[in-house]
Amino acid sequence: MDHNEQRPPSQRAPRADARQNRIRILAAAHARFAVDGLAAEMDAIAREAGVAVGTLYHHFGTKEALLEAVVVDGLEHLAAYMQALLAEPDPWTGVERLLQYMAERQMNDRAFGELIGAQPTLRATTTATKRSLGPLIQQILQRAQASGQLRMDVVVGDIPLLLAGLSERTMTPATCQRYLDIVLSGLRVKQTPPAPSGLPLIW
Amino acid sequence: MDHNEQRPPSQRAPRADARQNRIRILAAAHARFAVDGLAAEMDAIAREAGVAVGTLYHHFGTKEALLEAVVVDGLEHLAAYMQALLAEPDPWTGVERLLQYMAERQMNDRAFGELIGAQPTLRATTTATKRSLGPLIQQILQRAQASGQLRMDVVVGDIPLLLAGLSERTMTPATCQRYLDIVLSGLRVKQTPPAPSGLPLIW
DNA sequence: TATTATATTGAACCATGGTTCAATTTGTCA
DNA sequence: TGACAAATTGAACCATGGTTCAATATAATA
Repeated sequence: MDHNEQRPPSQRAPRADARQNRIRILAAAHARFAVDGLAAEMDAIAREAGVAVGTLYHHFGTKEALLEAVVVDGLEHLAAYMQALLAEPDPWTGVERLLQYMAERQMNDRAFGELIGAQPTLRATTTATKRSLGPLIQQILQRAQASGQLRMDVVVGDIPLLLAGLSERTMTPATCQRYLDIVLSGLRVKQTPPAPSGLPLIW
Repeated sequence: MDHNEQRPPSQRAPRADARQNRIRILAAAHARFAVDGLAAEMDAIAREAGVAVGTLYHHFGTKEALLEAVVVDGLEHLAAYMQALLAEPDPWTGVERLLQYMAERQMNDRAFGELIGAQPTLRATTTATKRSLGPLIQQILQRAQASGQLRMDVVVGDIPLLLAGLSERTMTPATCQRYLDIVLSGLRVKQTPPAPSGLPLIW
């Protein structure tokens, strides 16, 4: 509060051990959140990272912040995958793959599943995720709608809802498959307009 | 442990105030569980019932037992409604109404929604519910399958999963309707076999 | 190597919420 | 109306789990 403590936005390079620990913590947190969901305990994460709890709080100020760091960390992969889906020749395939991917992700990462469902909890994290992924999902959906394959009334927010059933439970691959099958079938526009072959489909 | 404490299965009639309180508690518990879900606090229930916490534990030994009492309490209505659905002329209507009813119930009663989803938690309550409702749901489904309207691969356990998205969130009636629409559409068998009119449909 | 800012430690703190139980009140019945 | 079992009370107990912080250790730099 005295001297000339004008911190130029970037301080000093973090210490080597600190950098290592940060990585270890993120890995451990990811693992524990995946298995235990949002209920994962800070002590457990610390133990798995080979570090004391205090260190978690030194790096990330709070449990929620740690969670957010983990989530944001994995966000790029997700975004990249969705970007790729936009390049799919068949728009409907994009929708299929999108749901399949989210489903798989939910099965492997409990916290992920719990996050995309809940609305008001953990404002920050949820917001960050939705901000980042929402527009991409929207494009995927719109493309499939424009091609007449996806119900016109579906909106981005429907996707997490429809996938909620896959969270927090153990289910056989068969059950999971059937679930996706049903939802996808429900999302798809029913009768492809009886198009007597020979005429252009849309106009 | 001494004297002749052979309790003939029925003891003595419960006291009048106790009977009143039991009712008040059940009502309060129902209300709080509906609003706060399984996280409803015993103190809050007691307060709402105009009673001390200890009384809750006198009547029901534990929070889980209280929850179960509340659930079992409402089970008859549910069972009765489902029974009625079996009398529906059109089997598919039975499925529609079943989902609609469960959905509505989930929207109005948070604990209900949380219960039908979770698998290993609260073994007793969950078991009781499923024991009682499972067979009925199964009949409704089988009837619709026999009539060729419902996907043949659907099993009882799929229904809670498919409805999970409606739990723990606030959603507009429109969204809820769309959700049900999608799921029901996904459950329904696609093309009614193109049956050139004049021939019997099934054989 | 001496110095110091940066990191780490983990026991202790605290809030939450289910549960207990000795003291007290109250319904019931002779 | 006594007398006693049944019922109620609510403060205290306890476990859980996130968070703090003074003491300590360590990497970086001169």
